[in-house]
Amino acid sequence: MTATSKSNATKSDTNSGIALYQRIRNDIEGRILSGEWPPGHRVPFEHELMDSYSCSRMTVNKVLSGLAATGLVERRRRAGSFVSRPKVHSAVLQIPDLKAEVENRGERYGYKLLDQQKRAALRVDKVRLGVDLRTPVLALRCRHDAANEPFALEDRLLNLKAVPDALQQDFSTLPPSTWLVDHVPWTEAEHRISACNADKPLAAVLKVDEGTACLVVERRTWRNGEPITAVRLVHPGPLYDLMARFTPSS
Amino acid sequence: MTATSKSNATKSDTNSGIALYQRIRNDIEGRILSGEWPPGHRVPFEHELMDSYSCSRMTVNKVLSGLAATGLVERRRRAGSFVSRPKVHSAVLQIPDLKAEVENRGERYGYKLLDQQKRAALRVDKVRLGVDLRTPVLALRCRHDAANEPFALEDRLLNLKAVPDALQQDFSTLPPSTWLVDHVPWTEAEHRISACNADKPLAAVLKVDEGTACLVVERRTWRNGEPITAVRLVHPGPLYDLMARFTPSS
DNA sequence: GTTCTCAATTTGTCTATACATATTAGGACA
DNA sequence: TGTCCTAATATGTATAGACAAATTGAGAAC
Repeated sequence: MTATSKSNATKSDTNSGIALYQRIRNDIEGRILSGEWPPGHRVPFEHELMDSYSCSRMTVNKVLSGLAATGLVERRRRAGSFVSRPKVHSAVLQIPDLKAEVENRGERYGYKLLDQQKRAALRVDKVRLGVDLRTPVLALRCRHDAANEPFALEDRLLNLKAVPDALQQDFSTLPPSTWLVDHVPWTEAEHRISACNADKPLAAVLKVDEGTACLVVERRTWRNGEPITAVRLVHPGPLYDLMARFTPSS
Repeated sequence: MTATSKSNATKSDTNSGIALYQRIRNDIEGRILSGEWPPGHRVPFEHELMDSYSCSRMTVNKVLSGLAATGLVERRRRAGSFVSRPKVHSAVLQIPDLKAEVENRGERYGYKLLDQQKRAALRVDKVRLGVDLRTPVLALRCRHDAANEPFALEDRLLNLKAVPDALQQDFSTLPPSTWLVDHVPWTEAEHRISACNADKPLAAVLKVDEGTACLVVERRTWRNGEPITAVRLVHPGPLYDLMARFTPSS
């Protein structure tokens, strides 16, 4: 029956420029995001979609698999596909290079290396970075400025065993984050975001009053389980906003 | 030649439990994430992968399309597929329901509605939520507790034009975020994360000293451009960590 | 030397089919 | 009534082939 009803349904059958796969996907996503198909609702079976769109199963399978990959639907054998009920609000957190971020705001970016120290890992480094004691590490402290005002204090620890090239770099002019983004791939990252009151030394570096609320972003990255770097960025609170934007259709 | 070399390559040919598609994907992802194939490197052509894995083009196409969808490679007709160079550190930010989050830490969750007010949108509501003046809105203030200690102050604005059902809900027992997650789909969200010093009233509600650094998470959600809700969550700084984890293989 | 055209190459999409696998509804049987 | 088995069903994975679309390289024409 499918064969007769679809006749010679080539690709350009009722083609309005976009791929059939995309049209089906847009239709289904639209119904889900509009609320027409609420969480828990059963999406039509593959064979039903085959009939409505007069196409083969592989095409609708690609659509549904794709929606399942992005988490918009859940699929269960024998049961069907169901609009998933989102358990968490998940969002894509964009953590750009600080230089790019500052310039994106249309402000002048400044950078100053405050301290650089190569050492064998101490106990605190072991805890922070997750490397063995005495592994060579590079500790960096630097300040990022926006419009000639302190914008962030960066406190970074680099695992030289994983990234020996870091020793050849001149971090007095090149921010370590910029170099890392371009040269060191990672497979896993963890972020912690919290708030703290500026103590006296921190307040001095950031040129704010003691006790000012600051936003703290800590990031650790690994490559296949091996620690790469741990960084702590402290921003004067009122100046800084982390922004995350999410569109599920991505 | 492919036909003879692959002989009867059924699905269970050298199958070690996982799908061939997954094995190919893991192999390629591994090479990219290990740095063996740096950004800009050309991934083998589909026909080359067909030969190495003795499989059909659809199978390797699914792998490469999937990698392109997650942004790990970029594909250009006639040219091939290339490892993309990541522009920003992006991470998946999990923003769970507070109740789930507290219970996930093994602490007792408590909730108290402090104030509820239905009103026609004022000018401040217009700015915060993006609705027209005099649109009906619901303003909620509530406190979330963890282990009998204040954990977050929630200050929420709901667009009743988009979510009229909210009026039927009893938010004195059901936290609005829990109800929204289950009943109201959204298509776009924006998050701002910052730090502030607790002023006197805030310090009183959260039972901390005046001036304590607090973490502020502001979220606005839309459905197809129509504002749904704007919420501001203030957490006593030392108590709260936002956690984001990222594995590109997702 | 420059421009134009055409053919080769690679990805994009789709079809029709096949068998595997998980799950469940319902019937056989105790 | 309760339990086990079986058959039906829907998804998961894979194949071989086909044509479309974009891009590029090389040769032809000027």
